Amino acid sequence: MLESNETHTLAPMVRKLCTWRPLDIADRQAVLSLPFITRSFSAHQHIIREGDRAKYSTLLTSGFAFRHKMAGNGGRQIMAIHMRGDIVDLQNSLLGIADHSVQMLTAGDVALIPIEAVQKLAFDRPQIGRAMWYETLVDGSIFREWMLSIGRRDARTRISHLLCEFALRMETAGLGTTCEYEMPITQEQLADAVGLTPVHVNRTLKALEADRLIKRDKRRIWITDWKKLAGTADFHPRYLHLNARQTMPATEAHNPELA
Amino acid sequence: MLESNETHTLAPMVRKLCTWRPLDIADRQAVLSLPFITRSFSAHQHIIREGDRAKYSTLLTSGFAFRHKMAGNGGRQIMAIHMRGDIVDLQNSLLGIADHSVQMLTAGDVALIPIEAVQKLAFDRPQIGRAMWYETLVDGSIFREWMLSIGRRDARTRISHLLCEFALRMETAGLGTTCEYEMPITQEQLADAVGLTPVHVNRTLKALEADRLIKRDKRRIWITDWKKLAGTADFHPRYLHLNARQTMPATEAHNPELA
DNA sequence: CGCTCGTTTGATATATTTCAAGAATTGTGG
DNA sequence: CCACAATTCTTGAAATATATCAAACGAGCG
Repeated sequence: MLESNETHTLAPMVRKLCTWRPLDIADRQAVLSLPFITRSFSAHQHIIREGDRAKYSTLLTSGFAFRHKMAGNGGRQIMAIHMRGDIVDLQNSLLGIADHSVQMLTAGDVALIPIEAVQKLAFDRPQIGRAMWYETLVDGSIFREWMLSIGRRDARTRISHLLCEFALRMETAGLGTTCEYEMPITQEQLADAVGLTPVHVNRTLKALEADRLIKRDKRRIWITDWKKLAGTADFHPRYLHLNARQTMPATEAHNPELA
Repeated sequence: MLESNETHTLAPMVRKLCTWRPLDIADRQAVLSLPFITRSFSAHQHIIREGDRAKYSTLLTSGFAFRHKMAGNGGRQIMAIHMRGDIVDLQNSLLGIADHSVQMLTAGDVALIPIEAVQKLAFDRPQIGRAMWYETLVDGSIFREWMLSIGRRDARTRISHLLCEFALRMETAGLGTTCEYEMPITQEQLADAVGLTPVHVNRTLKALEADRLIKRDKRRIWITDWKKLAGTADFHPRYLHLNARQTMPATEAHNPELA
């Protein structure tokens, strides 16, 4: 029955948690035994809105999503962009009432896991709880880096930085490489992520392209000169804490299902 | 021996954790039994620097501290301001290597608790672990609100917002009231917290004062019109998750030591 | 094919920064 | 406790990065 694990809906969650802490078979099986329902969302659909009481933790199994808050003046700040395998709503579901909204970027599928089950699992199985805690901590670390970008870096640096971060995360998630990937995001959304205007994002993107740091075609990005881009981006990936990752679970290091 | 608890060095930590989750006597005793060393810091001294490996979790027992990151262009972004009772370095100590620096704002005292002891406690005692997790989650929620401010609100709104937040946190920590408190921070530091220039912070502060929303004398702030200030600040304290707080521990609700 | 949404571009406006210098406050050594 | 040094605060004038407004262009889609 372990064979079926790699196609299990919750397999990406196991994979994700294993990147933070080694999980033994029992732990992994426990994750896979979590109750859940699947649901498809269309692009732009809300998974949860600020102010709602969270009932589920949401595992993104395909597509992209983002988290955001709205300001009273109508401005929107995007705080995170999520891809397949991300547990999109751990914060809201643990804190109870949502302090930000989660919305689909593209169409996609999610697995909804009742928060009681998630919490029980986290506290029954310390390694799992620890991995989940880690996940939320890394999340916080990324927020801090974004704050630094938005608060103290100019437009060109900010945008390059996001491009670098996304490249690395896409590669880590197996959805692209560090030199080519698809950014499923409009320039308006990009603007809301970096705290700029769509117009200015457009100009900056074109400048980056003119300077041959990147190439673009539709939403596809090529990073033609990683070193130079990372340089102008002031990009130092320590904040992603990728070094802490375990490439393999502690036991059964050679089990192919998680390779 | 419970009498002595309120003067115990780690008592503020118990108090803090109890605000997030009810802790029974055994849990509270376990916290107080944590090994620690005390240390005094002078103003501006670093508690930990970005890139260091964290050895201790740091409980601030007096004074103020802040967390920050530096950008390659020399810019600094302050990500959090901490007061007595805050556990200043839970993130760094759980993630291992520090992705940001922690520095004293004023002179003050801290208790340094070896991270192994903190982690053991968190996983031996689920309620404590949960409270600590909560603490880091609320931390993240505050980051998100700051991101929104820095990315999408103008100078006046940003600064008012910080003033409101600080007022509420100071009151919660018993260090001031919602209408009067001491902000132990220079305008330059304030600028680095809100992503502006010291000059502009100064002008904005004066404008706020001219409009009779606040009064200032040295570092002391009076909020003369909370409603109006909160209005211009776009301040909605949900993100502080204060509603989740337990005012009393579950057992012994009348035990004076935690009142 | 026409519509809608996203991108691109230009011209103009403005919030915020930068630079600079004087006033006030705080810290410090004698 | 004073006097000098060092920050911190304040204010003005000029510069600039980014926003705003507006319009044309292109691509995907029913």
